[in-house]
Amino acid sequence: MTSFYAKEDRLLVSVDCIILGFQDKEINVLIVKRKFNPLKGKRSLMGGFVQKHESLNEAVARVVAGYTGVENVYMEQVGAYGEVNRDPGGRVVSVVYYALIDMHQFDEQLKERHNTEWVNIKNVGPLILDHRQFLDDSLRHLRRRSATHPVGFNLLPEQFTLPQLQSLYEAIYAREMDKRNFRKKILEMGILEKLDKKDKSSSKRGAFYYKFNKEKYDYMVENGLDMSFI
Amino acid sequence: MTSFYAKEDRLLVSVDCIILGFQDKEINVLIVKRKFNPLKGKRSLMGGFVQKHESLNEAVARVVAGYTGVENVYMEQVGAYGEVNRDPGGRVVSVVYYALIDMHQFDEQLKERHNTEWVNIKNVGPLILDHRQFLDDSLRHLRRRSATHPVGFNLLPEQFTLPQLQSLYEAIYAREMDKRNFRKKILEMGILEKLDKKDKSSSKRGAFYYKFNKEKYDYMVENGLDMSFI
DNA sequence: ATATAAAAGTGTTATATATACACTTAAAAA
DNA sequence: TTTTTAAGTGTATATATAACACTTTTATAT
Repeated sequence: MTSFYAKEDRLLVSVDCIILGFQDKEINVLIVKRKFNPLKGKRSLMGGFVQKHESLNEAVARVVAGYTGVENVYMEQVGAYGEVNRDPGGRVVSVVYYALIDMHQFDEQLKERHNTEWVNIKNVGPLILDHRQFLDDSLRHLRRRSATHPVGFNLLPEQFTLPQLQSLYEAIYAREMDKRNFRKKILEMGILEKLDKKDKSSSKRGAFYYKFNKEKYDYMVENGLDMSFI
Repeated sequence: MTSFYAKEDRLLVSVDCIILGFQDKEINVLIVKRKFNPLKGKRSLMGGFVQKHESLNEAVARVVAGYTGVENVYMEQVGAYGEVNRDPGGRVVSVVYYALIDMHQFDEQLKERHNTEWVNIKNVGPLILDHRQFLDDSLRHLRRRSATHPVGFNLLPEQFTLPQLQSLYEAIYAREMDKRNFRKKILEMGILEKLDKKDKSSSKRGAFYYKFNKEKYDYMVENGLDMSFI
């Protein structure tokens, strides 16, 4: 069964995960201080080697769950990076993914166990190897993706307000947006469901909660998507 | 040096290449009848295993040059595919690329040697494994990419006419375009250089040759790109 | 020489989309 | 009851995209 390609080289394959969360109008990335050599103690993205019996997606899910406690995470593949000497520890082909999580679901206990911290993406210090490249490419990918797909919702709790949603998009695109135009556009798409409840944590008046209507979105996609977020 | 990750699983890593060419208003993909088992004789994309001493890009360049004779090919990575049982021959993670070549530079002799043929992308029959998926994903990627970057030029000879260029974009997007709007937009961008020569092969009147001005394009990119092709 | 055929080339108008912009409302706190 | 603060709302303008038909060139046929 595995004998056909017996003579070919075999390589280490890793998945590196850019785990992103949104809080206080800022997008944060989870950074870990590496616990093994080479580069032990240095700041790194979450990674792991792909095992024989698991797919790339399964490897990512395993890594993300291990560091955050979040299962069934939303992930996107950014690309494969395969320079010969990209990792001094060996010939490793890395497949990069970003994962979007609702930070409320993050298991805080895992923070100390794994020596991780959330860092504002505007303020990430140096990272090992080509991890800075991975991060930059991921954010670029996220921006492109967010323009046509409702991926941002994965960074929010199930119920959220329009001001929250707007500040999320402002964080993704790193620019301020006009409130009226934003609301007009996002509501016209018809994929948000207004709830009767208000969030009063950020203003006296309170802002109505909304939730994302995935059925409507899927319906639109099936019948010839042409959605443009922001 | 390679001892740090000694205990980790090692996998086969392949590159699969969607080699695309443009001729007679149609986009064609190079298909090969596989010369080895498993699935010997079946229709396949061009692929090869990544060797220890070569990067992913180098592997692609090797494979593409081997099948087409074209060096320094334009390539884009589409993604990594890593389902456990995607290849019955073994656990293979495949990294997919598409390559755009000027079909005039294709070495016809290699066609017989490798048992390859050019097939209109509208008319590709069944392919082995997940290669059909690779092709579909590549074409989707090409369409997205073409909308903002002048990648199409890699499918044309150095000198080409506007009718040729238009039929290329029509083939990429699989829809007809308005001649006047097309010419207006593409010329307004200022990255084409008109030559004094005409191509008389497709009309009595003849169409002026143009060439792509990479310097102008690079200049625009550096000073804040915002290019929208078609 | 003249007519014919066939693709190349050319501008303007209408429509749709994106952007700019300022006041009113709700409700808690003083 | 006044004040404060963020939430919520509509219109006008500018820009981009889409629709549309005739003239020109020149090889070939008559």
